Amino acid sequence: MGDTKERILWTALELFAENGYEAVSVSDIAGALGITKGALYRHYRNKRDIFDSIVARMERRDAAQADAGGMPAGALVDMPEAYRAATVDRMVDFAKAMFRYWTEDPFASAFRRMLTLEQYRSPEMAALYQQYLAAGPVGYMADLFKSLGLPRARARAVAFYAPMFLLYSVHDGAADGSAVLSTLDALLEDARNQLKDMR
Amino acid sequence: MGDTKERILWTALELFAENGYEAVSVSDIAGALGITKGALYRHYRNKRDIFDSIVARMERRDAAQADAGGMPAGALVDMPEAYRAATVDRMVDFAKAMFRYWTEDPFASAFRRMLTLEQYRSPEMAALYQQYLAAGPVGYMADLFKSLGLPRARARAVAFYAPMFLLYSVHDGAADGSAVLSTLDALLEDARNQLKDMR
DNA sequence: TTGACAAGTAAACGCCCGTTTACTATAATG
DNA sequence: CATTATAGTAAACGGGCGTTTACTTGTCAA
Repeated sequence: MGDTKERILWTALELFAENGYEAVSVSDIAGALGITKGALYRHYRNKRDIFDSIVARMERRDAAQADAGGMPAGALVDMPEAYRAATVDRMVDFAKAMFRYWTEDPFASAFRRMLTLEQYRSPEMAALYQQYLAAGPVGYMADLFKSLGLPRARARAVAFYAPMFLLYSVHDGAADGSAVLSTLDALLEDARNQLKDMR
Repeated sequence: MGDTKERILWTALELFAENGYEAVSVSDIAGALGITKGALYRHYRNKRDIFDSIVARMERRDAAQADAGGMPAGALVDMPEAYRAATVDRMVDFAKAMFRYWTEDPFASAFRRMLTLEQYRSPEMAALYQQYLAAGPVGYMADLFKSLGLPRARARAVAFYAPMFLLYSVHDGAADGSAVLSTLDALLEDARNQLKDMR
């Protein structure tokens, strides 16, 4: 059955997210699953293979989510004025969904924390971290603001995305996650009104 | 001489900041300094002792900096209107100095990255991370906004601090740090004007 | 000049690492 | 029913881990 292979992936991800790749031993993973490490090597070539499989899985998930709920992928230039408000609404809703995804979805949450711990270890990890969580979202939103014809698109994108990014960390350290969520809600509603009232 | 002990501290900090505590071996630290690990144990009781010394050092530095350039430590309630503008100015300047400190000061920058990598490993590390970089600064700035009599102090604090926090990460992954700094400058000037024009 | 001490080396300690090997059940297939 | 594959165990492999030990320098005060 492919079930054990899947359980190894999830268990390893959880341990990597808490301790970092190097700090987690193959015995730790096997032990948490109640199997021996020999059994683990029936399913994965080596320890690195588990990590790579996690990253590949996230890439598949991300592609699926982008297709599904996603935002327009660009080329909103010369968009009719009438649609601007609708686009702003979609941006704000998308941002809320994005926050819940990275904090509440078990895989995405653990993956985010894992990347956070690995971001300085190699250029590859740095690129992944930036792409998923830092410069990537900022650039994406800057493109959106630019396509809406707004000036200072990059600064606006930073101001829009930054609270989400900060609240990821606050959420991780908070006993009550719902308070964090309502803080974000208030800020995003501010942004929604601000962007709509803009000429 | 206490020079070797000091060099061990800095080298270990740099390695911890890049790879995380567990991923760095005592041999790595000694090797980077061109000494044997036996020599290292003349200066520190064990590996953990090096880490603890780094944290203690940061605590001393932080206390010193807070005394020196710092902001008023609270109790600004019923502050005369005339001083509000001055306080806002000091807040913005303080924020800029804070950002430069955590990105450009070698010790603070490395310490910030090290904490980022260790934040999920124990409640103690989580508390340190929150205190220095996440909930701590937010709470501090929320108190300031509250003492200025502004409503929605916490949301305001998040909006004010979040860009700095995001740009720490963008800065870490950026080839050109000065572009990041000018983005932050623009945002903080916005905040300065916005806060001053507020009734 | 001698003795004490501080700083460093080299090697060994036991332990755990990631990985491989030999072997054992279990279950599906011809 | 015999066979073949799958999933697992237990033990061993070489190597690196954090730490300790025994020994060698250099420095400097008595």
